[in-house]
Amino acid sequence: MADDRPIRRTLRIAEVAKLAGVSTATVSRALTDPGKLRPKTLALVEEAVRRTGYTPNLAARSLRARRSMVVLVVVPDIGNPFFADVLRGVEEALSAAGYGLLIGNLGPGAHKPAQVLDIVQAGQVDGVLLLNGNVPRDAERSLDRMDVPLVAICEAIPGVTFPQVEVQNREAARQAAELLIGLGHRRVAYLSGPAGNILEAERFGGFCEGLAAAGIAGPVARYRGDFTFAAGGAAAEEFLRAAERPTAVFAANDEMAIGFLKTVRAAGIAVPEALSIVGFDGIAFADYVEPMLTTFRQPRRALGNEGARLLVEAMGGHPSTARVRMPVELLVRASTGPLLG
Amino acid sequence: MADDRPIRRTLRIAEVAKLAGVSTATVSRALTDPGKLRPKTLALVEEAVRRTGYTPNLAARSLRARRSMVVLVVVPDIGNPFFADVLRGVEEALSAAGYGLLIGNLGPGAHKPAQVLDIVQAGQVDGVLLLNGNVPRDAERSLDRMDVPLVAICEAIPGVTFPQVEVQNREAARQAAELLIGLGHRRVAYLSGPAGNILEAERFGGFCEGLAAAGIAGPVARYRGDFTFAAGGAAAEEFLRAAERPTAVFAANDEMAIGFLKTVRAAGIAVPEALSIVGFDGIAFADYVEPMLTTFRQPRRALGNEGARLLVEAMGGHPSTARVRMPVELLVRASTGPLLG
DNA sequence: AAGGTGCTTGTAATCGATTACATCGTAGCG
DNA sequence: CGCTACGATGTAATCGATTACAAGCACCTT
Repeated sequence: MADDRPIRRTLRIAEVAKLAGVSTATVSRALTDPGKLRPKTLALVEEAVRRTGYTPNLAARSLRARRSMVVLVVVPDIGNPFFADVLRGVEEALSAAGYGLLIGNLGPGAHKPAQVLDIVQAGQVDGVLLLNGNVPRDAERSLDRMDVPLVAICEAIPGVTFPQVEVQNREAARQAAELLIGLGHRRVAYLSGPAGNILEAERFGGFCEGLAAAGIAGPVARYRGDFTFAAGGAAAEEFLRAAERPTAVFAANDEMAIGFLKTVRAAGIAVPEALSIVGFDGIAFADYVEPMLTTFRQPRRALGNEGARLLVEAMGGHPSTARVRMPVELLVRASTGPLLG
Repeated sequence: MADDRPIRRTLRIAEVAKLAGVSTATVSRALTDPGKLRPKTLALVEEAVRRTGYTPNLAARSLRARRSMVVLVVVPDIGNPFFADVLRGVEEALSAAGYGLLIGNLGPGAHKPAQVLDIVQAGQVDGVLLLNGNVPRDAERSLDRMDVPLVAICEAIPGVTFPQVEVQNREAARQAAELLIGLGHRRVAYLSGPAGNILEAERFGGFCEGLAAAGIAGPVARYRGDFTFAAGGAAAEEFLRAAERPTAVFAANDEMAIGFLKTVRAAGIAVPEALSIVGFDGIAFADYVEPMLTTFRQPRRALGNEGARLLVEAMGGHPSTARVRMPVELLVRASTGPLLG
């Protein structure tokens, strides 16, 4: 077996120093703080670096400088297009600031959060960005106590001190209720996200408030879901079985709204004539279902950007406890209409 | 200004060693190769680790062991749901093998590839996974020459020696042609991806082959696209303006097919009665447009998994030059139908 | 009983950059 | 002119783990 893999010829700083005729300290300074050097010396080093193609070993740098220029992005599911978009914003802001991003996918496994904590504790990352925490509450608390800068995006976690960036879930959900009521609906249903999810709670709460303001006790049905297409379909089955069906549904996210929409239409329900549907998130596909989905557009990329920006500031020694609440935009489209009959 | 941030009390291996009454070497071995220790000693160390909550400093470990347990995943666009799904598979396989993933988003900027190369050269990662390379050809060549293990997913790059995982693009595209021909179509159009993209070339080539086999010279129109919804819409505009319209369209991916579908339907074209549409990828949303899109399902997650698996093997010292070609599955649905008239 | 073998464990060198501290030179000041 | 102060650069300690090598030990063979 040919085991003669080429030995990695790692170029060390010492060789660059020798070529430039200076000390390693000078090379290091040229790379991390050029202002400290006389222009002439700097030029010497730069020329040597250019000629050798030298790149500093990041592990060594992290070890000594105690910073890795990497942030851990904890995401419940990379495959989800919503988070994918947020990630885009995060990546943009972080890479502009010179940080790399290490992905920590939580997935379904229960052991994962511990892994994530380990990475943090191992001093491998300079900061952590939580995207909508499936992170168990006590883990969040530990993170908060750990001294690594932390920012949460898309979730308002009570009782912690790190900055959070979220959207106006409650206000938007109330607005959804108002929209439906304005169209004459009174028998409305709610299609919820996973129990315990804070966004879900906010949206449900806001929706109920909106209904209450119009003298409606609450939704006539609350379907249990988990933010997936399939959950939307399952909820629709339940809807179809009901003796007296609601005339409108507000779903806690677009995927479920779309799953619901497809199933009820397949069963011959006319949308919006017989049933109005409102989603949440404003994912790209909401524009391509038929009828086009009425929904709330979240500034996904901006959320990611803003969160990353706050984190970069915090890592730079300017921590804040800001709770940024970004606006969402109601997009009234063809899946909602006046109550007929 | 309160600058009394808590000093990170990093627990060193020496302290664990002292607590356990052994040497640092023993602690290290307990953590990286427990089989080397006597069960009794191992237990001693484990107890000390447990009590202190010690986690090794990864920077130090990388520096000395010359491996970071991190792989760089180069992706053209994290926001794209197709890649998001592939990433899910990648993440799964990598984290199972104990590797973390560092995201290198290429995005539109031209300077990015160099950044990516730097990361690799800095010895920060143990391997590189290329998802459908926007990576310029010469950069790919450099990567190939660098001695870090490399695997490409979703793209067949000619002239390089690293393993590649792709799907049977050519065969599938030929099958698309056969499907349409079998339904009686002869005036067919092709909606293409970005010029220079290898998948695109494969799909176009296969499609033409399929047509040629039935004695058809080629598509009557070739719309230029870039894999986005918007490109599909633009192509549809062009389609609508044509004097003699094609009766079927094969799009190089689902997003474009869906964009196309929406625009033509809005213009009153009946699908599939007046126009058949075939997509490629089998993204989740293809199931939720109306009519449901006929498309080829790519095993996205499996692609990611397989690529990651090959990479892990290569990093473990078992390089291969495999070119895995995974099958795609034709899903015939409601967006295609027999030619009428 | 002496020597060999193999398994555990310890000692200390090492990975490659950063940076505290020392040194040197020069300009500025009285 | 001599002294100080400061800016530029060099020397070497340091970050915290891994691991080559050595040493210790128990057991087995002849």
